[in-house]
Amino acid sequence: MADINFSTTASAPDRTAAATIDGSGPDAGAAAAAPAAGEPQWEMIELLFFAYRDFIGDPDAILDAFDFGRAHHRVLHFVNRNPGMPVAELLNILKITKQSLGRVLRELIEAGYVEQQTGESDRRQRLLFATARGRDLALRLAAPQSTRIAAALAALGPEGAAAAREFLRLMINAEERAETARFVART
Amino acid sequence: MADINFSTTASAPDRTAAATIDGSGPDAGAAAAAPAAGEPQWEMIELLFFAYRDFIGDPDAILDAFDFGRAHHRVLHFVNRNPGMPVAELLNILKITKQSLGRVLRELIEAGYVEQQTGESDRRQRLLFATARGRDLALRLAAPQSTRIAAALAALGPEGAAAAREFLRLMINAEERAETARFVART
DNA sequence: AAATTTATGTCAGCCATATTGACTTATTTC
DNA sequence: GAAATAAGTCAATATGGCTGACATAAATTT
Repeated sequence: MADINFSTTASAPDRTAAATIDGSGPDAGAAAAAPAAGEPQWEMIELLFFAYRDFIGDPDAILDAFDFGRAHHRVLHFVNRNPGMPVAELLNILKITKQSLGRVLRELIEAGYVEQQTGESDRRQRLLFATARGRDLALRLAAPQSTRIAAALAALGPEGAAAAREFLRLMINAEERAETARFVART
Repeated sequence: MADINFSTTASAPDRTAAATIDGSGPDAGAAAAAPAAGEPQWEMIELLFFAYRDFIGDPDAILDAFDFGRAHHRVLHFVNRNPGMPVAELLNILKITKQSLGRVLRELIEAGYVEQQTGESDRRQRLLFATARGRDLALRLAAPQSTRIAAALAALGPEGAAAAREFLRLMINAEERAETARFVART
């Protein structure tokens, strides 16, 4: 799941702050008074948590039927969207170690969803490709998520949809927006 | 949850082939032509993945310093936001088993971040409360996420911010929108 | 009052995902 | 030729989650 986790840095001694949690709170707005600057964005934090929880829940039943888990989904997704991606790049996107990738990738290859090809310019590389079967599964996993997203965007209208997309883009670490955009805006 | 997941079990979809990224940049904002009805929403799927990945990455360093993990964060968050919540309700929100909750909750209680009180009307219940220390930590974990969100919303303006919030609300399973709204709009 | 159900907790074992560290094999680069 | 890089593997460990089986106390039903 997803966490509402947050994180920053530090360690820190204690704070004493206290604040509002119990009932009275800062905002109190019902539907949503916008939090004042510096106030915790409880509403958005929880909406992100619940939205993501349901979003990622969509493909689970499908994965179960294939004896795959979310890790397989992630790998298949990015390999499918980036044909010929070398292993190192996949590790970089997923931000996991190659040991972690190992089992999952092996299973996907053994089951015929992903293929490897030795790189032409650099024969040390093992370039990854989704097979026809892999593309199929990737599409199938994306289908319920796409339906969910399309319904939400349609309800918002074109301007609202653009705002939602921009919001997500701005939530990505600034340093990585350019790089992730390469993947994202590919269609 | 996250899938393009994050969390444990499920994952995300993928992109399909295509290659090359055009390089066009980062911002591009709107960018990608909206997918036709029924087409995979690759762009939004990936934006959600990256946005959530960075969003939940924020608190990890803080948690490390306390020897807590994301599971502790989730529990502390919801207990803090819902003082007096019985265990069963927490399980329902997190959608995990009581066995899974067990260790995490025990550690939070032993370390003095969460307290239990026997319910008055139903003495079988153990109502959960964040201690002053727990409220502190919850705020501290929320801080970097709130900063991230506030910056994105500020860049969008009031209308865009409202659209972003509505988008997330619409992404939640329809049957659960009402229930989650109780938590969310609480401040 | 007895029987049953509910709320919570706990023991035990297992699985999936991910980590760190050490090392190997090709292959490319210096 | 030496060093660096891309990939893969072995081993041990951590985390978070799960199922099943029980136990206890308190509320509800009968």
